[in-house]
Amino acid sequence: MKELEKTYDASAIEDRIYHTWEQEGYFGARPDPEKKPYTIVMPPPNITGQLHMGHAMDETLQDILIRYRRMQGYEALWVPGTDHASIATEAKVVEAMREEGLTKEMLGREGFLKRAFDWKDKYGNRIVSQLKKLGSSCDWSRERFTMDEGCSEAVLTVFKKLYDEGLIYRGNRMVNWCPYCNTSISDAEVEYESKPGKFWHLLYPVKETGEMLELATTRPETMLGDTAVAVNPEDPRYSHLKGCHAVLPLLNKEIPVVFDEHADMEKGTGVVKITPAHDPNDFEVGNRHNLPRVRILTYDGRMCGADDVREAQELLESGRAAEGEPEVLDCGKYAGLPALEARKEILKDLEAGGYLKETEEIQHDVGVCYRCHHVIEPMVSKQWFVRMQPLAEPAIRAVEEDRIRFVPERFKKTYLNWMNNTRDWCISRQLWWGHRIPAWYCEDCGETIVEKSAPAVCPKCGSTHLTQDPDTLDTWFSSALWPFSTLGWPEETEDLKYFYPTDTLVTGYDIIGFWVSRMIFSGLAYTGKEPFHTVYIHGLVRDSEGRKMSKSLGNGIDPLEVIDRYGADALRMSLLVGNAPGNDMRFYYERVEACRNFANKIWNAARFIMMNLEKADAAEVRTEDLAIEDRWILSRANRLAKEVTENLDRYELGIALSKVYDFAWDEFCDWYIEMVKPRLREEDAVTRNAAVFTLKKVLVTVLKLLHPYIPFVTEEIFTTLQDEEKTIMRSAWPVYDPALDFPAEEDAVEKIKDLVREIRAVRTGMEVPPGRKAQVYVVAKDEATRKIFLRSESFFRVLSYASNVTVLAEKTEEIPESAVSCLTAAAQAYLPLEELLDLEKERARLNKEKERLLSELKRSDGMLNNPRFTERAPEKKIHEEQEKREKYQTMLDQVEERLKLLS
RNA sequence: GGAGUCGUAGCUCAGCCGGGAUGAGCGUUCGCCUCACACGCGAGAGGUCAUGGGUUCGAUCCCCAUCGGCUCCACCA
Repeated sequence: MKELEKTYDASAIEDRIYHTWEQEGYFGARPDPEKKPYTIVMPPPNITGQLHMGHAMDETLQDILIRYRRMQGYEALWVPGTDHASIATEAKVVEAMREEGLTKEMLGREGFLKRAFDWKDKYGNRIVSQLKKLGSSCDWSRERFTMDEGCSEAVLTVFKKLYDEGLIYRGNRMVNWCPYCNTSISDAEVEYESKPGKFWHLLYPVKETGEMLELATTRPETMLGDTAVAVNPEDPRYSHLKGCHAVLPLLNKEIPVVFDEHADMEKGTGVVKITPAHDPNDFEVGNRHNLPRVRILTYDGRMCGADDVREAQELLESGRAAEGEPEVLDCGKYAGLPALEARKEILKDLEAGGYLKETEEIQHDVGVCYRCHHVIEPMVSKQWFVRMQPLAEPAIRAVEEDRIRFVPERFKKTYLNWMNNTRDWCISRQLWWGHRIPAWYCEDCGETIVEKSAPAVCPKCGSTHLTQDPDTLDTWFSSALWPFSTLGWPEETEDLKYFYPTDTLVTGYDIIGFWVSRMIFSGLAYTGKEPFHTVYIHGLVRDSEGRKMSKSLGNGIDPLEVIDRYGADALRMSLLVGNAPGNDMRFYYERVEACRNFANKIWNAARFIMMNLEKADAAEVRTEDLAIEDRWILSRANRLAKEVTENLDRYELGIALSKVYDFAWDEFCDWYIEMVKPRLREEDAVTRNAAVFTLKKVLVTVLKLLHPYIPFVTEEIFTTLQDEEKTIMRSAWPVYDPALDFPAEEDAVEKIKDLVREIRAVRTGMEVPPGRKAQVYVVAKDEATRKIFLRSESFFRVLSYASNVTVLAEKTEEIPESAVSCLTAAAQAYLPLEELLDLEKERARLNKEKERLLSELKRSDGMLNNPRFTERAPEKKIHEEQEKREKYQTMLDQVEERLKLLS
C-alpha cells in the first residue's frame, strides 16, 4: 500500500494519470450492441483560439456528463475536434504574412492555403493539448477537423443536395461588406461602435414645384447612387408631391419621389434619400418600388469609374450575371477616390452649388468589422443563399414538440425567437480559407454547374472553359453538419448507426442562433433525425467585476495558469459550484482555493482511512455487526447516491455536486470519522472490522460520485486504495441498494448529533476550556432513546468532551442542582461544572431559548388554529405542522421546568 | 422597438416550479496546532428575500406595475 503525502499536490499527479488513461485506451468508444450508446460531440474550438475560461466550463460540463454515463455502463463517446474558423484564421494568417511583407495575392491561392494549413497544424495542436490538461476524456482517436476529408465530403454533399432541391440559390443581395478584408460578413460579424460623426442636411430641388426638399444623411457620397427620395404616405407635408420628381444635384438626374413606410415622419424632415445599392433599408424600398440599383463603390471601397462600368458590361454580356445585378455608375471626377475622400469633394461641390444646408455634429453607432474594425459598407453583391423557410419549419416543430429539449427551458424561447425571424442565410464568403463553393461557370454559355467535383465539360454547350466560383462557405455551414459529419455521414457507417443521433449538446447561450439552430435544421433535413435530444446551455464566465473576459480589456484569466497553481480538479469544480444552469458566473480565485481545499479534504480523509486499513480485515462484514453510526452513514451514502443520480439525470450538475460536497465534508469527515475513531483503537476485532469496512465503502462511494467532477484526485486515491480495480473511470456508478436503507438509525444519530451540538454550544457559551472534560448525565424519558445513547456511548463521550456518560430515565438526585443544562427535544444533558456555572448567564440563555420557542409556537398555532388552513391545506402539511408544534411544546416544558429550578 | 434575465448575509451566488430563510463558499468574531487535514476543528454574529399592488388559508417563489443592473435580436436615413 502506497502512502499518501500529507497535502494533496495536483501538479504531481495529473499529467501522469492523464497519460495512463490515454495509454490504456479508457477514453475510447466502439459500437457495442450489448450496451446503450451515449454521445456528445464537442463544440469545436477555433484552431486560432487559446483555451479560455469559457472553453474550460464548456469542456468540464461535457466531461462530467460523459464520465457519469461511462460509469453507468453506457458506451460513452465524446467526439473531439476543431473548427477552421474561416475569417478569424484567414485574418491571422494574413496578418502574419504581412509581417513578412507578403500578401495573399503574392502567394496565390495554393501558396496561401499551404500556409494556412501549417498554421492549423501548429495551433490546432495547441488547443488539443490544453484540453487534455483539463482532464477531458474524449476519444482522441476520433479527433476531427471541419476541413478534413470527411467533413468536406459532407459539406459538398449538402451543398449539391440543397442546390438540386432549389434551396440554395445565387442572388444579388445587400450584404455587409468589409472593404479591408474584402469579403462580405454576416450580420453577426458586424459590431457597432459609437463614434462622433456628422449629419449633412442636403437640399434636393423638386422638378415640378421648384421647392427644395431637405433631407439628412451621414454618407453624402452615396447620393450619386440615389434613385429616389422617399416620404411617408401618411405625411401631410408632402402629400402634394405625388408623381413628382427630385433633381439629383451634381448629376442633374431626375429621380422619383416615392411614398413608403420606411420614411419616418418623426425623424428629421421626414424625407429620405434612397440608395438601393448601398443601404439595406433602401434596398428594400427599392424592391418595393421597382427602383434601379446604382452601384457607385468598388468592392475595395473606391468610387467606380469607366473601367468598372466596362467590367460590369462584360459580365452582363457573358450571361453570368445573376438576376438583379446593379448598374454601375462612372463617378467621373470622383472615380477612383476612396469613399471618404470622395465625400469631401462631393460636399465641397454640393456646398458650391448651394445644396448643402447645414452640418450637424452627432454621435452615432457605426457598423464595423469584428476582425479589423474597419467601417462596413453595405453593398449589393452577388452571393449564395440558403432558402431558410422550408428548412426552419421542421426545426421549429422539433423544439415546439419537445423532441429537442433545452436545459434550462427558457432558452427554448431564445431559439424559437431566432428561428421564427430567420431570413435567408448568406453562405458565401470572399475568403480563401474554407470550403470552396462547388460551383463552376461556363465561360462560353454562362451555365452554372454545381457538382461535388470539377466537371470536365459544360453539360450544356460542351465547352471546357469552366471556372470555379472563387468564394468559400461560411464557417457555420460546416459546423452545422458537425453532429453527423464527424460520425461518417454521408456514408452509412456503423458509427453513424450506433452513435447517431447524439444525446446532449453542451454550449453557451451566445451561439444558439448561429450554431444550435443550424445543426437542428441540418440534422432534420439531411439525416431525417434530430441531431440530439437535449441542449444543455451554460452561461459565460466573467471576471470578478462581472465583465466579459476579453483580450481588449486584458482581464482574461488563463485556465492553464489556474491549473498550474491549484490543479485541474479545483478549476473544474470551481466552474460549477454555486451556479445554476444558464447563468453567467464570475471567476474568483477564492472559489478555486475553496475547491482545492475540498480536494485536499478528501485526500486527507482517504489518507486517514488508509492508515487504518491494516488494522482490520474490511473485506466483508455481516450486517448485524454494523454499529448504529455505521448504519447511519451507509444509509445516508446510499440515499445520496440515489439523489445525485436523479440530479444528474435532470442535468442539475451543480446541485448534485453540492450534495456530495456537504455529505463528504460535513457528515462523513466531521461526524462519521470522528465518531468511529475510538473504535479503531478497540481490542474487539468485530467492531474494528465494521468500522473500517464502512469507512472504506463510504469513501469509495464518495469517490465515485465525485469522479466526474474531480477526476484526478479521485483516481489517485481510488487506485491507491483498491487492489482489484485498475481505474475509477470505468468502475461502476453507485446505485441505490434497499438493503442499506436504515431510517431508524438515521433518526437515532440525528438525536445524538442534536445533543452533541447543544453540549458544545453550551460549553463554548460558558467558556469551558476545550481540554476540560466533564461528567455528562443524559436524561431521556423514552426508553428507546436511552438505548440509543447507551449504544453510542463510545463516540458520544468523545464528541461531547465527556469524562464519563451516565444515561438516566429521570433527572435524579444524582445530578447536582448546579449542573449546566443542555436541552433538546429527544434528550437533555446535565454537566456538573459548579465552578463555572454562572446562574445569570444560564437563566439568560434559557430565557432566550424560551422566547424563541414561544414565537415558534405562536406561528405554529396561528396556522393550526386557522380553519381555512386545516380545511384546505394538504393532509401532509398539516401533519408536519402538528409534529413541529409538539416538539416545540416538549422543549418549552423542559426550559420552563429548568427555569423554575433556577429561580 | 422586440425578447430574455437578474435584484436573497459585507462579497459572490444557491434555494428542489406556493408551506417555518438552522442556505453555501469567501470574509468576519471567539476559542483551539484534539494522534487525516491550519488547504484544518469547534462555537457564533450577520438577511424588512429591490419597491408597490394582486391571486391564495399561506408568497422569496405565481400575476401585474415601478425602480435599478445585465444580455440577445432588430434598428441606428
